[in-house]
Amino acid sequence: MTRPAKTRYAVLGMLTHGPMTGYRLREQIRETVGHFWQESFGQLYPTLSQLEQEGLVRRGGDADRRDPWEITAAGRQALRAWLATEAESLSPERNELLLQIFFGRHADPGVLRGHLARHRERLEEARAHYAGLEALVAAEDSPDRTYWLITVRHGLALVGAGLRWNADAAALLDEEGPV
Amino acid sequence: MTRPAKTRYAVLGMLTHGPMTGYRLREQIRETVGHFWQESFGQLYPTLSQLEQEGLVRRGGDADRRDPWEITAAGRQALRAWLATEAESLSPERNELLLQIFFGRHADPGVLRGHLARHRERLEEARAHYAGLEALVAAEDSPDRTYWLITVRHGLALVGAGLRWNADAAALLDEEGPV
DNA sequence: TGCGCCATGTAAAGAGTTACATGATTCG
DNA sequence: CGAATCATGTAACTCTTTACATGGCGCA
Repeated sequence: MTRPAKTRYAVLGMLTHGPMTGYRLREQIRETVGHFWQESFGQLYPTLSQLEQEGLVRRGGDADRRDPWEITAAGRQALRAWLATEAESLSPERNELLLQIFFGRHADPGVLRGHLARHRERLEEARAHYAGLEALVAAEDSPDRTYWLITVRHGLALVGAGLRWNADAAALLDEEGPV
Repeated sequence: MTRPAKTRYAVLGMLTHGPMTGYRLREQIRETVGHFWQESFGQLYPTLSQLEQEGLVRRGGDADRRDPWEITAAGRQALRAWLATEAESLSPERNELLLQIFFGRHADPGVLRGHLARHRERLEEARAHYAGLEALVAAEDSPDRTYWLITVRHGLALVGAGLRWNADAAALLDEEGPV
């Protein structure tokens, strides 16, 4: 009825890096794809149980509740099938800052400029972060390197665009009515 | 327990443009902020009832179920208060295409290039759309004009960055292994 | 008369988050 | 031993979408 869950593919994909516990899975997800994908424990554990029932993952050692999970052949197959499907549309995200700006005429003076300034700070932090990440990934010697690099470049591209837009927006506000 | 709903502010903001039925509200939202904000009827109608109970909106005519809604003084106050709050973080969105690329090594050959090509098409459509929108808004003679323009420029900035990234990604894939 | 649009609502279901509860292991 | 970390899981709750049900109005 709603869109199907994609959590499972993040899990299956991450397990191609090797067997892992649910806890470590969450850590890895945060460290590698955290910029565009997050999972909570409340989501992960039920998903793992479900995947086990479907035979897409299995416990490595014998049935101990604390053994790491590993992906099965069927799991790899499911991952490959998903990779071939078209990703969901790119637009739907909600952007609260834009909503505030759209109705910005009703804000008290200076409020929007404050929002823009904070937004810019966050973008600059993100840019520094991505820059470091890019260096790390570029130095990586892994068959995944190119793919990872592309995702980092996406972050850099968005942040760059965000910063240019931020400056543009501030200039437009100044034209409108200099503080 | 989860994040508070922002639907109400889209509603209150939209009602600053004048009294409207729920149906028209949905239409207006889609036409003006649809690029970064959407609402469904299943969300709108309950929200309107709740806002009425809180005294933030009221029916224009007398109690007829089909009269348009209008914003009250308290509603304007609530809108202004929200405008002064800091918007939620900019990052959290999930991006399925990036997830696919991150695990792209396990995809069949050519699959990622296909995804990128379709993604590019959609971006180009979006760019054309935004360009038209920008012309429309620029010609507008409204006190909201500058604010609206800023949101359109945001769309243009993102689309531009997306297109550059798309080309960059294709080039990286070619380096990796030309088809 | 019938079609299409305007209009309002409810029901069902899923996705996802946060908070809580619980226990093992490790290490100083 | 005590604290921090590793680890698993559940419960409650919210948001949100989709589908369904219903009816008035305009007009060709």
